[in-house]
Amino acid sequence: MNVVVADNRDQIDNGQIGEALAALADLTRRQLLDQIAAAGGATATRLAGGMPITRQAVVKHLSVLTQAGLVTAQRQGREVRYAVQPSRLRQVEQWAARAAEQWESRLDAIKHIAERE
Amino acid sequence: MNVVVADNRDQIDNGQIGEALAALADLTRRQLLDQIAAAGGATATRLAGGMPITRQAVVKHLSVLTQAGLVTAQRQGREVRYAVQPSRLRQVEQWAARAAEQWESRLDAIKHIAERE
DNA sequence: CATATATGCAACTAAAAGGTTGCGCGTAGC
DNA sequence: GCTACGCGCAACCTTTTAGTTGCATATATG
Repeated sequence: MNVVVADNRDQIDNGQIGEALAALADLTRRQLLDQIAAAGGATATRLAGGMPITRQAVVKHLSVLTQAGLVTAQRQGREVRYAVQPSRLRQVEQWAARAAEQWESRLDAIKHIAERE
Repeated sequence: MNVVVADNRDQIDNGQIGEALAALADLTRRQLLDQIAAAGGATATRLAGGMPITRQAVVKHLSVLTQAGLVTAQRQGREVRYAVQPSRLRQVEQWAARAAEQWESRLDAIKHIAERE
């Protein structure tokens, strides 16, 4: 049956999934994540330099991303460096995989019942 | 290097990913998807019966989900039956997987550079 | 020390999102 | 043919969200 046994540490609750999905739903935030990942970490001021929005707007986005667990913030002197957090994205991936499996097996079951007639 | 070769049909553009993620971000919509999947298809009126919101609100959610490609609508006489669309959810899963891989390999590269000092 | 740079906090605005009510219309079914 | 049921459309309300501006605070650095 090819079952993948997942670790309990990978479990994520409904509220956290909602936060992560909402954070990822915004195009600007996805672009920020790309930039941070590509640069291997960045500050709000730096990120704002490459976008058509103010630093304050970027800061708000970063706070949403931090709350969602998709980035971490670390203070270094007078600046705050943000880094991407792949584990949370992996949890989103697994949530989607599990849901898709459920949908598929349910549809398969329905189809088999229909064929039996 | 264990590369997974994906089919082009699985590709999804940035706009569609945004729509799908936004659709999935709402708790009520995730619950609706659960209900539809579990019942193997359902109508707006039926779904509204099991939730503390009006049929109209449910209809709006279903239209968002349809637009995002997560459900399909099919008219049967005077009622409209909605069914889940696992393929779109799989595309979300793969999008997350690809992004996570990028993030991880970038962080790995940074770490190796740091260790070389 | 003085200045420049990066962040933090608060108030405000405009648009989008989730939800409601009311009503008109097609389709089943007795 | 009449009635009931499910659906579609439109107007309206309220809260959230993305963004702005203005100012205060902390830390480098010449």
